[in-house]
Amino acid sequence: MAVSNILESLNEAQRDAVAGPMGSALVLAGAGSGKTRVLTHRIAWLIQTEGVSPYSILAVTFTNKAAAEMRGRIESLLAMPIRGMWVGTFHSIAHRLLRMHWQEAGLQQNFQILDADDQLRLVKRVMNILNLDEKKWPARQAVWFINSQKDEGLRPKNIEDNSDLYIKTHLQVYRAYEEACERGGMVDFAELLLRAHELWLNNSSLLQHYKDRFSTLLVDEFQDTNTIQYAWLRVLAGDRDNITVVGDDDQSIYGWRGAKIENIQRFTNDFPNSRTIRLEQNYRSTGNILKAANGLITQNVGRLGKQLWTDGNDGDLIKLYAGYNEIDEARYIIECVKQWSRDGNRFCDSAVLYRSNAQSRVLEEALLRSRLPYRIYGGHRFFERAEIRNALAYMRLLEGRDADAAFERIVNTPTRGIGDRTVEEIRKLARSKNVSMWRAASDMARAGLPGRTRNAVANFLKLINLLEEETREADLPDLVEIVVEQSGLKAYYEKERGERGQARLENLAELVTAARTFDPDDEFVFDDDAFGEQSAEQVGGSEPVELSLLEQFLNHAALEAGEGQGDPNQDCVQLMTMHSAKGLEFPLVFLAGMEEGLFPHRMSLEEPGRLEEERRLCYVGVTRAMKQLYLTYAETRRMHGSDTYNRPSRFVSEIPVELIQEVRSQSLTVRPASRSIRVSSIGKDVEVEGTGLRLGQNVIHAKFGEGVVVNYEGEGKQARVQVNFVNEGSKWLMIAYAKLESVS
DNA sequence: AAGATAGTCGTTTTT
DNA sequence: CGACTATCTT
Repeated sequence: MAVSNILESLNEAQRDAVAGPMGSALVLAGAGSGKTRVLTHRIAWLIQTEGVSPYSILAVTFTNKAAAEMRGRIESLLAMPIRGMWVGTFHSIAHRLLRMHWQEAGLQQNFQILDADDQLRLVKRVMNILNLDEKKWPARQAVWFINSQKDEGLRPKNIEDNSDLYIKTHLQVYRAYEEACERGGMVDFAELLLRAHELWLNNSSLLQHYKDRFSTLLVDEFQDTNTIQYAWLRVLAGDRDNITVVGDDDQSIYGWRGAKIENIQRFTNDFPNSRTIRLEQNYRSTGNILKAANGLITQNVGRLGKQLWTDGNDGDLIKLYAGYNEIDEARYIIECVKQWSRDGNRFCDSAVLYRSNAQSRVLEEALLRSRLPYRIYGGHRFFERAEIRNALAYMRLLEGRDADAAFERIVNTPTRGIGDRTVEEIRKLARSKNVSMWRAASDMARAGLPGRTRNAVANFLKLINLLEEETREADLPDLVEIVVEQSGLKAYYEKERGERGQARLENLAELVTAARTFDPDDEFVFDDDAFGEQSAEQVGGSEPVELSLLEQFLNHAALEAGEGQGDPNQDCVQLMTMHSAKGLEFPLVFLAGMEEGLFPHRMSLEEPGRLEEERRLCYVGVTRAMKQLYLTYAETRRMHGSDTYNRPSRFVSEIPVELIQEVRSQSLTVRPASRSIRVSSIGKDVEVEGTGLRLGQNVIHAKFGEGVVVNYEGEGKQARVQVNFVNEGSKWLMIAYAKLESVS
């Protein structure tokens, strides 16, 4: 392909980013401004024009999908496969480094990756051993603590326990958990990154090798990097000053997972010679949608500052619909989708986005009733489903009997008479003799158990051995099939009545297909050549590791949750959270549940920083829309079993009012007289029924002092108001008890 | 040990 | 309301 073709069809800013000189660059790419385009074209440009060897390029993304897409697009740009380039997620790259240099990293040769679920289980077990009351110390919180520390690059020894009980306790768990991981050769997601970072810090020759090799670094979605990811990049980049990062501070929505927008600022400090390029021309949305997005996001302070624009049409106004309740809201959305379809459009070009997964149910029921095809993204992805994880656990045990996590998972799944008591016994014996549970169980099957359970345990051991026997000659898909059949999982789920069991069986069948289509060569999108491997090994001196196909498949399952399962090509309405919609676009978009308390979520109201993140999330949602955008909310919403009355989201009123058109239902449905709220009145003068309080009312509380009523929910005795106190921040108070005094 | 019933609690989740 | 756990019953 000719040089000019790489730059053709790019605008000036994009061209500047793509064809700029070597050296570091920060590309601030607004939504829909051609971020991925710039990244892929830049790489193609470097290879073709600057003579950069693909072998010296490292490109990092956050999702496997993005990595695969990037490679594909570069290859089609250059019209040839590119060998030697590393393209992958932070996690998969770290994983690969650790596999290659397991010794230097201080890992066991066949270390296993713990996914979120494995990790939680392990932490629970550890906390149990530490005799911590599960009520007082929820395991989820401990997991969160551990991961946050790791995201910050902190080991237990780096953390001061400053006699705070919360930290002290969690630190204790962290230590014990780390020890358990060490013993069992297990590595969680955060650990992959942390280890990879330490690997380089503790190994200057190894680091030097990779610094020599990867002279050109590129990072996608840079605003989502956390501390350890940035530190890792920073070390690799060294002072060579040739790293290009692409991101959008306005789309940073993973702060709660440790992502640091500040990394953008830090980047410009650490690489003072870097160029900053802004991509502000949007090719996705209509003018009105962009104006709405801009209006919204300018409410945030401390932005790096971008204004999206388009040379296209203004398009339609943004529609705002007030549903009587969430069912009416869903009904209205479906009506619009039907009309959309009647107008000759495809279902898959429409998407309903919401803040939290719980909202999908009502929508799903409504879609089901009206027989519209739909697909819900999110919730549990393929490899995270219980039935899949069970099947995988059998395979893991076939691969190595010492996999305790797998052993525990399936020793009594399906139920075979080995209860909690027995498992506890096995665990105790294993710990005291410092052997795996498999070994302990083998010993106990010989002696030391009541007849019935001894039989059960012996049968389980026999089953696994038999499975190995029968799968020895089988290829991967056959192996999976045999496991699913003979383990009893199939029969077990056949007995489960209802659609659920049916779905599980289908998933297990799908697992066989996944095994059939699994290609280990796709596994690392890195596509290295032999020379690269060899020289890397020479530096470190690790033994080359040959993983069996099954092991590779199991790693694949841990690292790739199964994004592309199902048929994405089917023509159906797309349902997902706004988080999972990031990076996607749809001609027709609904943002459902635009209500205070839901969106912005009430948990995010207390801190201004978190509220801003909610606003960015809304910005992401709005900018998904290409042609038409609907905002909907429900005046009454049944949540957790009781009715709530939320006022429309502040985000609605932050969109310039002239861009919004209030719509009514197209069909005449009987609905109770609604206290319809005009756009102009949103946020003002809404009375909290039967209390004499208004939203916006100033109040005084005996203990918390002065404040403003900002929200309410429930009714009668249950009614609660949210008050933003001048000194105490925001609190929810029961009206019945709070004794609020109104002031004017 | 397994199945049934009674509490509990309630964001987002790239890997 | 409904998913997930803890506790009770057979």
